[in-house]
Amino acid sequence: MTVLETQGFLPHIAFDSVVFGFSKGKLKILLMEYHDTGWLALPGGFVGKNEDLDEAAKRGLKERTGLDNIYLEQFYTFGNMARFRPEVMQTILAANGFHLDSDHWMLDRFISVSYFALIDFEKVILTPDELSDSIAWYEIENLPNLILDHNAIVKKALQTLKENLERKLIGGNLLPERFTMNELQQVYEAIFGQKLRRTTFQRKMLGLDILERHEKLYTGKSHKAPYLYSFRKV
Amino acid sequence: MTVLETQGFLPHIAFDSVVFGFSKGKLKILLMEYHDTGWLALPGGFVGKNEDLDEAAKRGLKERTGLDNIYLEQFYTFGNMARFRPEVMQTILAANGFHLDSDHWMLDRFISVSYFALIDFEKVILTPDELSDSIAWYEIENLPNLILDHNAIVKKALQTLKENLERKLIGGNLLPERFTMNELQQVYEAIFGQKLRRTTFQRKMLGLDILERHEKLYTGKSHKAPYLYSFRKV
DNA sequence: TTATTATTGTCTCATTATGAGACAATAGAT
DNA sequence: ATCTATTGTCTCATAATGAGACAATAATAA
Repeated sequence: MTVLETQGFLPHIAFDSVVFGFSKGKLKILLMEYHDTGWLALPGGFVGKNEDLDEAAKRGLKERTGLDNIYLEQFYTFGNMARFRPEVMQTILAANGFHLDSDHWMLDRFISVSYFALIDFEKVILTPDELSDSIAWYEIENLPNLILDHNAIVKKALQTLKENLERKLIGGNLLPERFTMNELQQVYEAIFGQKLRRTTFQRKMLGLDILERHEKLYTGKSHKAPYLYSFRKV
Repeated sequence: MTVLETQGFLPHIAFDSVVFGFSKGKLKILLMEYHDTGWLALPGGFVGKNEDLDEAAKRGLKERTGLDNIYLEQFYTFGNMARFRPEVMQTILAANGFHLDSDHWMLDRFISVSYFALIDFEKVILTPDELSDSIAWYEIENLPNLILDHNAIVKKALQTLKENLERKLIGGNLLPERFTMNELQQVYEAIFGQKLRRTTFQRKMLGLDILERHEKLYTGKSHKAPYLYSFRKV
């Protein structure tokens, strides 16, 4: 049964997720590419008639990334009329061989409840949905054009992430369990979009008393080996 | 034409507003009391089929408070199954003489896109809606039980307000155009829920270079008269 | 083995921000 | 003229941050 045949979703309500990952010093997000059209969009979906809104977002992420227990935060609901462009969805569906009546629920107006997720880049197993050719990582600094208002959604997600980063100390969710101080600093720099002072950053992070120091990491480079750290549990 | 006869709203989508005002040193919000039931709820409404989500929230506020140009911020969308309790709305409507079929759109599941507003307490002209006996101010520190998850909505609104207060300097929206430093401090204290140091607060506010100093305010009290301030435009 | 290089962890010192209070100025009451 | 409560501005101690110095060290080159 395809999503189109299902009668089990709430009309007019969708969710979209801005999934952040960090790799090679760059902040990236996941984008789907729809069949034939080449159009890019945020991963998202619909809400089951008997499903919690948050559960729907978690389910969607699990389907695309294979991950459970993701750091996930709802940040805004987009509901302007300007985002109602039924021809966009119609084109995407037509490229998949579906030709719907114009009163079909999927061609109706939708509001998008939007979430952002922070995940460990290395752990993801990407899986496209039935309408997409691919799902892949794109650098946040150099995003292509996305369908509808998805560029604005990403912009707001990044803004929210910036504002929350220090207060909530969530940056570590983008790294593996153990990481070096330099890696953590790179995450902060990528999100804030600016260089930070090494010694000040180290002093502040250690002073927060949230990091646990482990063994050194010998990378084979000819210089002093950095310690590995993890975030203190509870 | 009552809201019940209207076919012009999106199903499943509502908005609710936490309207903050400040008076006599206390932070307060607006609550509606439904006919007969005595039940209390946040002011809210539905979204027109051709209406922007934000516009719907503004329209609702205009109807209840008479105010335009309100500081209004969307902060969260509540969409758990637990908030789907059709008997609540049915009881409210029954108390107003409406007896709807159980498949009526108003008895369906709703998600609530929630906003908070900051307004000048003195400027409001309160107007109940067609299902309510009254709309009135209630102290945030001593709220009664509200229907559904509205207590949780208020809690989240207050939390968001706290988190945004310093970064966005929005506290002045709760005061009239001109105010004393002491009044501004009381607003901050009411929102943070704790006393602040007078001299430090004054120094910080003046140091931000966002206040304009005007004439003194002579209240008739036997002590030095404070200056009036306003927020610098642009 | 020893010198070299790049990076790390920690220290110092200057600058800025904040906490806590002192104190003179002053509007009205006594 | 004196008193009281509050305001605006200072001062000084303490804490946080900016900016850099410097020794430690892991691998490489000599």
